[in-house]
Amino acid sequence: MSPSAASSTNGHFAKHAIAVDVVLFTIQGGTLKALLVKRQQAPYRGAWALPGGIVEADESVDTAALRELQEETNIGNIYLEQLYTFGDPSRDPRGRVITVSYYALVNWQQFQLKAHQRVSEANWFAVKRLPTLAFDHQRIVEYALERLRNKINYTTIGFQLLPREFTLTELQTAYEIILGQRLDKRNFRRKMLQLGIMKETPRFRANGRQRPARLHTFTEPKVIKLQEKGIIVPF
Amino acid sequence: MSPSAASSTNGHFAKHAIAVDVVLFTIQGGTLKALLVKRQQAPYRGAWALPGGIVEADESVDTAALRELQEETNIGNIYLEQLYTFGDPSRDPRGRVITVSYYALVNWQQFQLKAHQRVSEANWFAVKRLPTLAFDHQRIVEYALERLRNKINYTTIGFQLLPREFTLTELQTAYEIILGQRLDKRNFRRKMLQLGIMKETPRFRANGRQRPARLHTFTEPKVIKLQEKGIIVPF
DNA sequence: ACAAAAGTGTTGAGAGTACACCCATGC
DNA sequence: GCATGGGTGTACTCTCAACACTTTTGT
Repeated sequence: MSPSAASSTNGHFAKHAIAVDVVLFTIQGGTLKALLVKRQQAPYRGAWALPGGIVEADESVDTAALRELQEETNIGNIYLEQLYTFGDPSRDPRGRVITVSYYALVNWQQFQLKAHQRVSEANWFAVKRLPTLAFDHQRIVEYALERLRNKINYTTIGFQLLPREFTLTELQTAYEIILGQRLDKRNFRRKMLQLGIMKETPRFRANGRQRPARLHTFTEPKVIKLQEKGIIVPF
Repeated sequence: MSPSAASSTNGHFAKHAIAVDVVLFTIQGGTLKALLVKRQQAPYRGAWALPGGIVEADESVDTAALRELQEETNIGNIYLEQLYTFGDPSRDPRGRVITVSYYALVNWQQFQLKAHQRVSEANWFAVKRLPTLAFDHQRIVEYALERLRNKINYTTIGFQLLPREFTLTELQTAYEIILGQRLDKRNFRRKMLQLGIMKETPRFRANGRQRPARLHTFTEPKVIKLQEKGIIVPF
């Protein structure tokens, strides 16, 4: 049978709902966190779940994910990438809900929860210590984490977690948190600088009572794929 | 809004259809080919399209893809992987059809089109010279090709295109076809054998009027991820 | 002066890459 | 005996990985 052909021959436009679910990552206080919202309705009422919702009839799935993300946050221009589509008919007890999952990365400093969201209980949780999640959301988070860990090795998505100007130590710390391992400072810096994707600014950040660190900025217009082997060969 | 929550509060189980589309690759006659079927209904009646169809109410999306694949082929146990979900509301002129795309790999020798499929016009086309495709299927094929080219570098999916026993030249040729470039014979063989994922058989294949080639078999139970850098560093 | 993080080079090991000839068979 | 693809080893280059001390600031 050819794709999408059934609708003209029978009543196959069925009672499905298409949802999107977004795993929004950030780094705060030295740990990788994900945003969760507390469900107001059954099923799983009161349980924590990924932000998301139903795709409207006239919007694309990608747009729906973006919209859900902006309903939770104030910032636009967030890095958002489709992950995987979960289509097990029993994943939602109410009926057939197919969900297209996404993950997104934000920089903690420029992030603010919208006022109404604070009321409706949205919260950040350390990815390593998540509460029990509604539906199959645990699995979605695991999948997102795996993708993030892979992709940080051959793309520049890691920069999405940092402010516009950052120190090399902040960059390294972000990589260490995501990969879950320490990296050698000299090797890391050499490799990053060799890539030619960031430049020094004339500014420094005075962090405390130590030597101030040089601020750098990312020079690429957007996330790019590196032809290199990767920052590290993990796992 | 919490995920999938809308259905219990309003009539959001809307008139969507969920389809699956499968890019089935094989190697034949020194070129990479994809299976296409000729559409019997409008829209795009008579145009070539990817095999696929509507997801039934009680089956998972992955199962639907597998079912569509088995409707076209006789063999089970085909490598099948989800690609991407295309959810633009205007991608199907009849209405809202969201498609979850997959790609699959089969070995040409053990492949047979089912009898009824030959009647309904299914055909292999060289990926480099595809006809004009229905819907956004051109884009799906491009996406599948990109994924295949990436993934052959750090997994063992390439073996899915070969018979159970194969010569090293056949393996190399498969890699060359997919990557679109020649590889060094000695380096390729050394690298492949170092991986420790295949073993010699006592058998040889007498190909024509040359020295017969040693047959090898893949020893891993399924497709695995290699911790290595890849067979080649392309692009 | 001392505590704390910033910043900086070199060396050895291993992987990647380039490269050319003999071997076994069928005709 | 010759045409054809099968099969093999080495040298060079480059990247990766390991490793420790000096610098700059605030207190």
